[in-house]
Amino acid sequence: MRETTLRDVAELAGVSPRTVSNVVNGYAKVTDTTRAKVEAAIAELGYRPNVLARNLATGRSGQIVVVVPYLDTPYFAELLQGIIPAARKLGYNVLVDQTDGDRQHEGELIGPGPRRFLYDGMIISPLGLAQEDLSARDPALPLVVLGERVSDGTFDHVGIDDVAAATEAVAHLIALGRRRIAAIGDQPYPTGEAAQLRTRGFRAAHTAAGQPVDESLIIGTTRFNRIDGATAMAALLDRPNPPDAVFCYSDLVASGAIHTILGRGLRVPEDVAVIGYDDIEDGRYSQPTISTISPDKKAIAQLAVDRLVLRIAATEPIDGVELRTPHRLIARQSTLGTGTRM
Amino acid sequence: MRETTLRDVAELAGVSPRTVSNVVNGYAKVTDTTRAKVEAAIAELGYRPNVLARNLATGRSGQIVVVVPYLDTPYFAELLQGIIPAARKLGYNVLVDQTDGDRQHEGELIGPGPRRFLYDGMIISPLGLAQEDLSARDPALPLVVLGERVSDGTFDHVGIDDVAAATEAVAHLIALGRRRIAAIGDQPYPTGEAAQLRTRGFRAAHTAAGQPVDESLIIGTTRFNRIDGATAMAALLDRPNPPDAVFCYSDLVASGAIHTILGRGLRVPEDVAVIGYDDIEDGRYSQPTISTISPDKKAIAQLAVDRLVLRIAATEPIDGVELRTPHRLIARQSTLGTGTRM
DNA sequence: ATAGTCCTTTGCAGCGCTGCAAACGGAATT
DNA sequence: AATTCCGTTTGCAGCGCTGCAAAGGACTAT
Repeated sequence: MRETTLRDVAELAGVSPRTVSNVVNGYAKVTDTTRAKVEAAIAELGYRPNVLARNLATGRSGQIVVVVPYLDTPYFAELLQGIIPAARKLGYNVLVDQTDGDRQHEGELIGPGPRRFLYDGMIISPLGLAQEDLSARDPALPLVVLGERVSDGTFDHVGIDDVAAATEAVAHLIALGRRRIAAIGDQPYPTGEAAQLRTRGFRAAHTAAGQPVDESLIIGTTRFNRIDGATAMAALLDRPNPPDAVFCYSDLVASGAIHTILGRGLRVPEDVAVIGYDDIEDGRYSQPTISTISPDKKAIAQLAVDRLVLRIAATEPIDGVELRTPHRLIARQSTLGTGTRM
Repeated sequence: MRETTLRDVAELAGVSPRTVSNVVNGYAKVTDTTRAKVEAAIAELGYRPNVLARNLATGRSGQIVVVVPYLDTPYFAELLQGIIPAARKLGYNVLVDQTDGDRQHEGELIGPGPRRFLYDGMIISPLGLAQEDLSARDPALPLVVLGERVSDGTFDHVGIDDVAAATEAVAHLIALGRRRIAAIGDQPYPTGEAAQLRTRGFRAAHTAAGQPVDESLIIGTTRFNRIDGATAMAALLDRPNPPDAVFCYSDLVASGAIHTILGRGLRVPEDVAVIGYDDIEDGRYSQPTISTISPDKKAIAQLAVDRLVLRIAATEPIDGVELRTPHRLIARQSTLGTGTRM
């Protein structure tokens, strides 16, 4: 049995296919009587528009793609959780892609290619991609970039003020009286811009407090996973003069660091205070709960989608803008200690 | 500037559009010389096939949709991480949908509707959906169901043997000498089949060990999140005769339960041993690390995709099958204690 | 040299919808 | 009663590709 088409409905309703299309899309002016007739026919035949045909006719897919490095990273999962409904509400479906942070893979996605027809726009959280890759992309692709990557003027960028946030986090540690503060997660190379901004905040907080920065306490990691935090922390604790606080560039890193600290029989925060970044759900339930910088993920998701849809709808190029979303410091047990001891 | 089409390439190469199509798709027999000419033309013009047009012509979208209740639940995120590359490898793109476990939302997705044209098949992990909803779905939709939901013969089901796995988990607690064992996560209503299977395993393990089952220790929760575990555990500990072990129906529940236990100044596993389910990454880094039932997620993902693609390609109905994937018990600190004390 | 065979290439039609602009019909105006 | 006007409805063409079956060409066999 063939799927019913616009033409079938038109025939039954005694109008032209074009009118049925108008009714289906809510287009133009259609008299109530005509609309009623058409709707009755649609209901009777159980008609549903063929999106594939519509896509071809309009040249748009009604889909956007969200590209993240890792899907099982809670931060991205939580972000996606916000993006999908926001897009759906505006009539877009969401394709999801993960790149494993691979530069080539990311490059293929933003470049030209057959898949390009499948989405009208892209929200990407690049990891391996350098600035020039972004600029060399398919210029017709509406693009919104998440995370720290300054716009070159042809796409939008949505994110929190990383320097300010990092500064707050470290200032919090200093305010608690910590003096040997380590940073875990620096990435002193071109694609590590996000990390570098946090490092800048780390320095700024020291400067603001009149404290010297011990450069040897800035530890680089290639990723922001638990294992990275665990490993880096182990190295720090092996030193003759270990830190009394750590600023971790993600909550996962913080989680890994805490794991190592506790595993050595030391206490958090008494021996080493730990603060993370991202405010993932884990941090609210781990033992101890993790102090963190909490970006407003819902706001990021909504803003990114709104902005992307705006770009898609635009008939001529829009200048790229930097969009800042709010964040706040949330102090929990990993810096304050348990409530009972406070 | 117009996008180059098959026709443009054909013209430049001096062949028919159909031949270009054959080259692009690797169809039929094409002589090496022809192929070379066409490929040269493709390269020169930077041609990329228009997937939208292909979709309309073939009536297939080349997309599958994966429907999960929650994306920020680590288990689903990890699963998706396996599904996407597996599908990609077979030439399918993955749409992602989350339903918040809402029955109506899930029902809309598997029913008829315009979006239906957007995917050739669906992998769904239903939560709110009852058996009859699944049976009442669009019969033309190739479907693979994850989690515990016995197939009605028109779709496939992929998952581990929940009863056996739950039995193992509880047997592990019993083997450690625990006698007052609680279960957190039962859902004694139609849509709670997965939970009920675990409860069945809980009972089976007691029976096998010749232990009585204290029904009052089986605690129901509406979801499998941390907060559910935390709340249920608090209620258990408030009792005059609290349990000395808990079998939690997810690692998140276990995490929440541990949070509560430690928050009361009790020890895990000395005072209360805890075992979870799912083997999410958190459990390997939390303090203490969480003993758990580890399903082979990669196997589930691969099997689900393979099976779905098979269904999509099939010209006539395939009988639904039950596909069991492996699982194993992983004992960690939450039942064994820290290595030093062992 | 001619017919037969087989493999490559082609032409046609159409997937189901929408953009565009013209046609239509009824109401308002003169 | 004839004309103008305006909002609704329509017809046409085509988005770019593929399925199908037939045409074409090269080669083999007789």
